[in-house]
Amino acid sequence: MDTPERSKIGGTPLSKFEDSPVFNFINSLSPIQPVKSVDSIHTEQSYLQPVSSIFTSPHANLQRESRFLIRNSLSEFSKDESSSDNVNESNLCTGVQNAVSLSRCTVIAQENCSVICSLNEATVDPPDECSILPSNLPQSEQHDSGSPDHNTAPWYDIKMDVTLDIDRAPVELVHFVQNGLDKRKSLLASESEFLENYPLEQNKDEAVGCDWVNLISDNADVPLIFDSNNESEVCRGPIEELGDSSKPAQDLDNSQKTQPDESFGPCVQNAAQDPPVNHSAENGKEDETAHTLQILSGTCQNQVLLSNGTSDQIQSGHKVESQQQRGIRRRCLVFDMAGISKKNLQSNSNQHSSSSLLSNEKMASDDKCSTPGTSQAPCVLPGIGLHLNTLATTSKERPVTQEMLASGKELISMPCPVGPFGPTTSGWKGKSLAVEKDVSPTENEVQNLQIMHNDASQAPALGNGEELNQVSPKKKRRKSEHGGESEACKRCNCKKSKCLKLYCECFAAGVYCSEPCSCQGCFNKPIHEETVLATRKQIESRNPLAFAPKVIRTSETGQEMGEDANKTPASARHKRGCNCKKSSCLKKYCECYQGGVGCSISCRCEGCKNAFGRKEGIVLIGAEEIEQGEHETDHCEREKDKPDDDGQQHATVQIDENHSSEGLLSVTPLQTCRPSVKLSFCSSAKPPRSSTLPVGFSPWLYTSQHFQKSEILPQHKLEKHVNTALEDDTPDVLRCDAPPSNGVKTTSPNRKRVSPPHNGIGLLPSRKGGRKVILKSIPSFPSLTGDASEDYP
DNA sequence: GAGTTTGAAACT
DNA sequence: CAGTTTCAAACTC
Repeated sequence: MDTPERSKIGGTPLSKFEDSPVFNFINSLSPIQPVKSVDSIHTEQSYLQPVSSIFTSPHANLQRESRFLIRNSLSEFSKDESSSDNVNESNLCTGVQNAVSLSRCTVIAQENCSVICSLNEATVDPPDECSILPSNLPQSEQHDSGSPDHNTAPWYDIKMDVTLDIDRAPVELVHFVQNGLDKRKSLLASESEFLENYPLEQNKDEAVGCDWVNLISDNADVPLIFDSNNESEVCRGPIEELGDSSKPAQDLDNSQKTQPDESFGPCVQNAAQDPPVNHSAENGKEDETAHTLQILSGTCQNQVLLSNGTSDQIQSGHKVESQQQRGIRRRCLVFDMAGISKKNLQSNSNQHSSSSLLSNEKMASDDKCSTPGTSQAPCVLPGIGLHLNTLATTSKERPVTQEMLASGKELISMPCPVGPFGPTTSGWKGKSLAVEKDVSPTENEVQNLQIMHNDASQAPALGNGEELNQVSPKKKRRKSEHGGESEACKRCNCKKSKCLKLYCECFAAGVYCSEPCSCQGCFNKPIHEETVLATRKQIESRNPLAFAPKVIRTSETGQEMGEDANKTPASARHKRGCNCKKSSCLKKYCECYQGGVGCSISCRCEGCKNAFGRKEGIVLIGAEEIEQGEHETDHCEREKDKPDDDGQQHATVQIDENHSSEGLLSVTPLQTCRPSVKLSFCSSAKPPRSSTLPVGFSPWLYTSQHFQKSEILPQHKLEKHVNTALEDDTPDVLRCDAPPSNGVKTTSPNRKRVSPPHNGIGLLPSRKGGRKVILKSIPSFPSLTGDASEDYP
């Protein structure tokens, strides 16, 4: 924090470098602050460190993760376009890979740097070549006038314009950027030379370079380009101020200092609850900057989406959202991911190479960004967990959002509420990283993961959405009391559990308790991260699925998500099933009902009247149904156990299903995601297909151990066990991925229920033979297996 | 807002 | 694995 420290890099006084002709030359060339800015950035780390505490909060992590995802998605593009730039930059920082080792803070700083880079690009004389961009860019520059204040408002305007042209102009934009990059390259080259002379500084630069690389990669994408413009503007504010003001180095540093905070802006907000980070310093600027940062982050996400092809809608909406979100985002950074994932899903379903590219890009970026853990794991993982919680909570909002989902506004709404924890702790990170490695195997897998995240996040919401709406007004009141956010966010009222047990909704959702919570003696806070993690591990050791989303959805593919998502909801079901005796599964006491899913075979409920569907199924004759026969068999058994009103149920079930499909289930997209992921892993052996996905994933789940250990599969197994009869296919898939050896615990929490006599085993083959006969009763919900079966001819 | 009901989670 | 207790949400008044 102290200026003196900043002034020196690696013990060498900055002044030395500043005095160097190279430095001057660079400064003269680049409108933006050159090396110095780098130093400042570097120094930012020190500033950031205090902020790092923010990251400890899962929320913050999530955001960051989302960013990384974006990066990843963009990265490939960046490779092509920015690669050249990267080379130069790489020269500056040869240790980019090492950058991974950088603290989270550094990562953030890098992001900031990246912004700067983009600015440089933008600021560079736009090539005349780009007819389209120039119009847009110049505007942005005008806005750039520099004050952070300008950043926000003007920025929107610019962005909007840009977005309009996006579809047409991407290529041109790219050229433009490239041109800018070329100039920049020359600068960099000079810098690199200089650096050679000044090794110490070079180190610093390395860090910066890493950022640059990331930035470049991000910016590289066409969508990024737009963003880059925006970003540039956003960033410019501070930067230009620095440059224009020609403030002393310290001032510059200070101004940049704010940047880190800004970059964290969202995080900070998220963290706001938790930890008072050291933001106090420059609140005014931070607010603005935070704004811009969020916007940037949002833009990045948008960019990803754009890449998918939904650019227009998403961007416009997203931009607006970004600002709106500012206040809102506290926890659920993941939502953005989810939103993205949805789009990815759509793109996947609809498409085309683009999606693949994205996935590839993401993967590549991940690979590139050895930075790692940071980048990828978080990206992928985070979304999942959070969503679960958020889903449930956010579901209310969903009705509104569904359209939004398509448009991309979802993203906005999503982020608001529940915030999740990201893998906050280093431990989590490590895990996440490990996961990355495991996951990395295939790009597709990655996509799937992301999708899952998205789906998961969404799914819960959907499932709950209607229910939530249905929820007693009191709840709404309570939530409303807390504020708009609160509705989406989970909040607990724990008194004895210290919020370290699954009793606590927040904890169960993998989210830290926040302001809205009225818990007592809460340990579920970033401050007690270690405790939380330890407790989590304990619980997971007992029940690996404890933090898994309770509602599992069979996702056939991303398609459901995108188009049919609304219709397919039926596929969702509760992981373990309920055990209701008095509520008739018509109240939120029932987890199935609460999750917006119908009861399934796994349920032990008595007098089930679940409006979303009952165990009993309808007679289905379709091929799918035949496949479902497997489920049915279970159902039949189930029915035997619980004879409800079959006839009525049929009608009700169908209606309900439609219902769910439209309203609730549509939410469940999340569920689909998960399975896809798992499948993806297995995919090598088998083509991806629908599988059972937990609707709401707690951020923790994915982020944490499951991925790392590749335990994910185990979960499936567990789920399988739970759902035993129902999910034949998924088990197979799971099997592929997770050999029994992995078998985390066969003792799933469900075990009680699961053990089922129903099928006893879920022997697929045998069943299939008998399917046709059994068809009578079909679970109201499309069994997970059914979906899977579809995939398998 | 307090009290009751409910069912999951945790414990034995 | 079953039964019991604990817990906090959901619900009612």
